[in-house]
Amino acid sequence: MRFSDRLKELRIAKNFSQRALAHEVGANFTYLSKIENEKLGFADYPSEEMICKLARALDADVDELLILADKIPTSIKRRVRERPDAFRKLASLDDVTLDSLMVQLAELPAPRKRRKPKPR
Amino acid sequence: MRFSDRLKELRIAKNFSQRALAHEVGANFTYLSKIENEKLGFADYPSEEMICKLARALDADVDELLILADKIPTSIKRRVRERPDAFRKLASLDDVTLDSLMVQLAELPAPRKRRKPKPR
DNA sequence: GATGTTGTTGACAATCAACAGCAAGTATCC
DNA sequence: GGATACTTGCTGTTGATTGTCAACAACATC
Repeated sequence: MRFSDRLKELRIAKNFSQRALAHEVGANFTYLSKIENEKLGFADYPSEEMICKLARALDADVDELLILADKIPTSIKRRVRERPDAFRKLASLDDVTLDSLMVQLAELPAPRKRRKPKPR
Repeated sequence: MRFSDRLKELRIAKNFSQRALAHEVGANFTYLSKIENEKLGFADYPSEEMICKLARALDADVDELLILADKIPTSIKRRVRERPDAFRKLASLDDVTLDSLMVQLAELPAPRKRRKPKPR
């Protein structure tokens, strides 16, 4: 599914007109139309900030929209910055190894709380 | 270590003058000077594209420089786009769990092609 | 001590991406 | 046949990134 279609879907589901949604996120309704029709002159997708605003206004999953827009979810960004070496390692894993990690994590008893971010 | 210092270090190690390196990456030498002295008017670091060019010209590790510049390494970006769900899960892990995964991965012989070993 | 090389810094210009906003259209539905 | 919602081409604005120019300091070498 494409970003444009998903956005429209979410908007319709909320019974928002383009104008109403545009007002919610402080954007121009013609800009939203261009997004939904993939008629943005330059980029393929709106900015990350705009996507976040749209997600909030639509009660949608920010990360899902970011991924559809070929951007890196902010939650992942933050964690990669905190633990760059770990994620470089994880990114180097092949699909099979990654899958086995997923299985293993799914079997983990209780989701523990994350540690405090390292100090400065 | 800061990005600016690392860049200078790499440049000196290659016996490049700022002017020579600037020519290699198609940039202006005064701009490089500003980067090395953290005198960029707005941003703290140059663009991702510029960092990639610098890394290539210096035979350096792109990802290392990107991390120093507080950006997401391209290798990680690519993998996150390929396996967004896996990385969303991984990003939600706390430091302790992440550490234990690292230990486990360090014990793995090589990127394997056979069957996964039984967990625990 | 003139000259050449390198680096530093400030002020300003150029470029481009993101978005605004208008205007004139289409489509639909009542 | 309004009223409403959407589309689209065009132009404009703003901010971030980089280019360009000019002046200057530090230093080596001749």
